[in-house]
Amino acid sequence: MASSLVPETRPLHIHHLKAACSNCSVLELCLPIGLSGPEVERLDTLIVQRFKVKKGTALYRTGDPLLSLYAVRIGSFKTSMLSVDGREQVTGFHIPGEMLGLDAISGDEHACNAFALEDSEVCPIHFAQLEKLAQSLPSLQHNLNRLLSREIVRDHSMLMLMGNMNSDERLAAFLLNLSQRLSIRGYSPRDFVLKMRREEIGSYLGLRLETICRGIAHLRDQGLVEIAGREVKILDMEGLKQLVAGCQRPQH
Amino acid sequence: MASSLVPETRPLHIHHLKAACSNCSVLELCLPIGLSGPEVERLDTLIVQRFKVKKGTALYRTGDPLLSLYAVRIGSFKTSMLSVDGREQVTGFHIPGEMLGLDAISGDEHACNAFALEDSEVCPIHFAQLEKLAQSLPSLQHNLNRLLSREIVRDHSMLMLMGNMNSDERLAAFLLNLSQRLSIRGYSPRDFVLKMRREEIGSYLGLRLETICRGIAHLRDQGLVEIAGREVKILDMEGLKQLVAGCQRPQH
DNA sequence: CGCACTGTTGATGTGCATCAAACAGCGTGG
DNA sequence: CCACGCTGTTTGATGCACATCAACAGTGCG
Repeated sequence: MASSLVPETRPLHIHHLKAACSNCSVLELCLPIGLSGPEVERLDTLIVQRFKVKKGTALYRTGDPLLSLYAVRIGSFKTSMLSVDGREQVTGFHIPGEMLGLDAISGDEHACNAFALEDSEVCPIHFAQLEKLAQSLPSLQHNLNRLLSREIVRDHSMLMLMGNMNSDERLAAFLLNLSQRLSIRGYSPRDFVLKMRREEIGSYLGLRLETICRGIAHLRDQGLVEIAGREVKILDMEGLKQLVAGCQRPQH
Repeated sequence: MASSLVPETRPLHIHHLKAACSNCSVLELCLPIGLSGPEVERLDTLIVQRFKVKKGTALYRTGDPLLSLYAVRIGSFKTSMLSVDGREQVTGFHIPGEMLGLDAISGDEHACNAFALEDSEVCPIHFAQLEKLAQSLPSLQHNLNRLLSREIVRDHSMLMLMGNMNSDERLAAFLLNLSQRLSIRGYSPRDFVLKMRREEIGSYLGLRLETICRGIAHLRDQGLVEIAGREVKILDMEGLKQLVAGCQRPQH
């Protein structure tokens, strides 16, 4: 996922960075989908200052007031909730083009923590101004509605995974999902790097880190993947898909 | 939840039913929260015809095109997803004042099934028209955003439950959650009726029906509840809360 | 009244958690 | 340079919570 996620055809020159959707490399994956040129320019005005988040630091924490939503531009994040007695539940991993902070809208404060898994960069989108702008840009409003709804669908799939899949199936589903999302971004669906620890994958999938390790060993024994540390190589995409085929929702 | 959910002070005369938010008994719990009188009247125009759904029948099914969102007016529903090999995952239970169909917005078609758990009644809200109206009613748009976001927060809490709680804690959390939602609607948080089967509770909580039965027995043995069939009486609300206190998110 | 559905309880099995130990990678400092 | 500690990963041994299988009781509907 690392720096390899920045398309090489569009090298990053820090001094050229402008906080603008119109020159963003994840333009077609983010809020502006389907907006016209002039419309995107109006959206641009909301983004005061794109900024960096160092690996391991929080973009926001539970209880922080909702100022902005954040589009991941470079890098990756995990979102997590902490229980009273200190257990962490990872609720999602986010790669470039994906939005962070949607769960803060309901209560005007963030309902989870967001940590950078590597040195990353986000576009803050001032929420009050976004709502205002959306009034005059129906397709922007529609995009926001869809974004929120997509998160709900995604969460329901996770509930299905937690309720019905065994550990190997969960791991396979996790790898396939990540592979697909990377693929959309234009990167190899077969070779990628996990930016999170085994423990974080485990929390996300409702398993212990040891179980993740054993799951990896099982998939390797079946010749489906090759995983060394955090380097993933998918050898048999179809085999992986078959493993989870039965326990997933029918493909519309 | 049954018929006891209809306030006795407001008896239901079928021939007086008008499809109107302004005379709806769940007005303050639904989309119109915080809208002014004239604004609610404009929302009213979207609701063509309130209608009934018989127990056990589907309000909509996976793949149905998104025409309307539905506000539950009377009765209760379960939403569920079906896997390829036929396993059901219940993703939610919905009582009056709660909205159905939010997961359909992302793909213009419903992503789950919604079944009536008892004879029920819903207000269909034509979605395309709702989006249109929301353009000129900022507070309506804001309500919709919050509604969507609240569903995301709720789902994240469920993921935490699935990832971190044991069977008794899950059951206690389920009962407390239902109790609170009934309480908001003005009904006793201590005495209510489960409209769903043990198997459906189990699916929702990621457990088997037998485990639900045993969990009920455990809670009863501890003197926390009295459950006979589907009749629930909560004897020790604080005790129940302590049971789940440690494994939940800190209360903002 | 009878039959299908739903709920309860017991006996047994198993998948994953837990506990434990060893190893690899990596930065720090002697 | 290597020794050292720290973090993360892997693998093995054991235990337990929940699933599974099974038998039966209660409920309600045609």
